[in-house]
Amino acid sequence: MKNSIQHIRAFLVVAQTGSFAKAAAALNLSPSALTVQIQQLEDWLGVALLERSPRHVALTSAGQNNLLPMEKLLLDLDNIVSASRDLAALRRGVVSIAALPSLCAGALPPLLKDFREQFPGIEVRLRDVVARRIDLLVRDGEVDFGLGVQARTHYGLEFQTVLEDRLCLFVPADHPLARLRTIKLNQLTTQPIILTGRDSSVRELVEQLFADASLQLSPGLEANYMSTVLALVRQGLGVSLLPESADDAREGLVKVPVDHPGVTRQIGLITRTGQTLSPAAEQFIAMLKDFF
Amino acid sequence: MKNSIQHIRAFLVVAQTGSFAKAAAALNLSPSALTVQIQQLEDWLGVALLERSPRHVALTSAGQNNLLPMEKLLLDLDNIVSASRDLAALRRGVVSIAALPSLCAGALPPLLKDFREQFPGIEVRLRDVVARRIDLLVRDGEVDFGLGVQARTHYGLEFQTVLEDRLCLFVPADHPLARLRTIKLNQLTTQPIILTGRDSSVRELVEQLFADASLQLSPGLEANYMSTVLALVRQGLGVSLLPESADDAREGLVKVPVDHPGVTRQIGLITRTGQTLSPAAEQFIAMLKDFF
DNA sequence: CGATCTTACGGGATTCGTAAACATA
DNA sequence: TATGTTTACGAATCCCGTAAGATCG
Repeated sequence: MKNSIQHIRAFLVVAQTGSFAKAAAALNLSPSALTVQIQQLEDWLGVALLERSPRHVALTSAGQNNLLPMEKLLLDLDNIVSASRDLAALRRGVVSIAALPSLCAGALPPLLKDFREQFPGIEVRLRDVVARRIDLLVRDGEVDFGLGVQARTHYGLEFQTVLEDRLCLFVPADHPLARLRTIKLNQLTTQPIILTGRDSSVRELVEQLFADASLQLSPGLEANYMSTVLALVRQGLGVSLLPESADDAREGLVKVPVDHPGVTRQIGLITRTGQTLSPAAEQFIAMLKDFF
Repeated sequence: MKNSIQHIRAFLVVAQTGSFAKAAAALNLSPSALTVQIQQLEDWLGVALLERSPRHVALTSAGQNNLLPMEKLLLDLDNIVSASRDLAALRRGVVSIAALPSLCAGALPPLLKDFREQFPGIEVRLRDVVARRIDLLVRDGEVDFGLGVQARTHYGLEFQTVLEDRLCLFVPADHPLARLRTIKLNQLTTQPIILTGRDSSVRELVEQLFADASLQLSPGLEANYMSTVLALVRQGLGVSLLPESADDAREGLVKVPVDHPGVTRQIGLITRTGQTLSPAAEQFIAMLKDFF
């Protein structure tokens, strides 16, 4: 028995209209085709559903028993279909993202706002985690995609640059270095530098740069949250090297671009290879690329 | 989109087996046909359900969303089908009968017992009503069929004789008439006859017979229930003319056949023309005919 | 007799299976 | 390179619609 749904729908329409002819018209079918469909359905179920006579079509007891369950069945099917269509049409859905804390605090919120306004039915779950964990979350499928630095070579991860972030020196406005257009790395060896947490990608990059250039790094204070670091800088407790986008637009701070090879980081999309993203995630990525 | 059920079933099997090849084998299909079916389903829903790669088949988020609802859908469908099959196979069902009180009290109970033993899943609803109401109940579809005397000429009613019931005189064992082999109607003109209720078909028949033969009927007591009539007779309060089958097998009574044209009543099946009976009702009728 | 459901049969679309191409680990 | 999925195409099937037949009011 094939095509059961169409058969059930046919039966329901006949039951509603009380006539094969009207039902056939409603279904855009010839009466004969309808007859055959009902017969096939009855053969399949093993019972007669309808009483036929040229003047009257009525339900048998079996037909009455089946009427409500079959209606419910088609309703359930419709719900499944429309739920899927909603996902496809971006009326509903979930986008799950793992992103660097600097992005979550800096560049992402405006984009999120746009996205939520344009697609209010789509829920966005944002997880701010350090670079290493982004790779794991993406690999394990716990998020749709990641936003971070070039992924480590875990098999199955793809990277696609979205924006470049350069390292800047953050100093208090009244600091001697605040007036410089750019600054070189070796001008910072004597400055107490406030560092981000040990796991952070920024920390890694900064230490890497100093090591590569064989320069001494004078470690100052250390804080996990970038906003804490900025507050410490603002209070004159030191200077800090942070992504350009970490600027939280409050006064009292000056941002000086660092002039050194390798201070620009590729920030981009981390996905699993072969991963077909949900329509909602696709759309988010499209807006993301458009945004930068 | 046609044939949705088969498509959904295909999707579920692929999801379970995690492989197109295995699923195709399980569905007795070639892998290519399966591929097409899944593609059609995805086109219909507007979303991808599966992540394909030669080494791995996994569900997309849309696929995961649909998995449980679709499983439930097929389960519901199976329930509908097996419920109908149960009806057809006489494992379940309802037979609703309207029958004359005399039948309900006399001939029917043994048949009912047999039927219930053979088809324990089928519920039998028996309504004992006077002949006139049987016709109405059958006509209005409130019972599957009736058991009574020849139906009145309400359009749409069919009658089919099942057994003949002849009128007998019921007298106390010590009554003078008790020794007769048969009795003629004119021997009863002086006897006080205990009558059944005014609506009953037996009462009608008795009065008709006396009237047709231009004989005087000496009315005695009157009771609605046949068992009451018999009890009155047994107490010597009169004699009564009742169907042969009214014999309740208790002692103290003698049954004398009446010798008169027209004392035999055709008792039979009353159905609506064109009425397709439920399998359970069909079976009951078959047993009924077999029984007599 | 008329309206309606059913059966019979030819044309057309859909679907299936085989074989080759493609992709991934 | 080998396994498993997808595409292409010929063949079979199934389904629909037209027309004639049957049936009930």
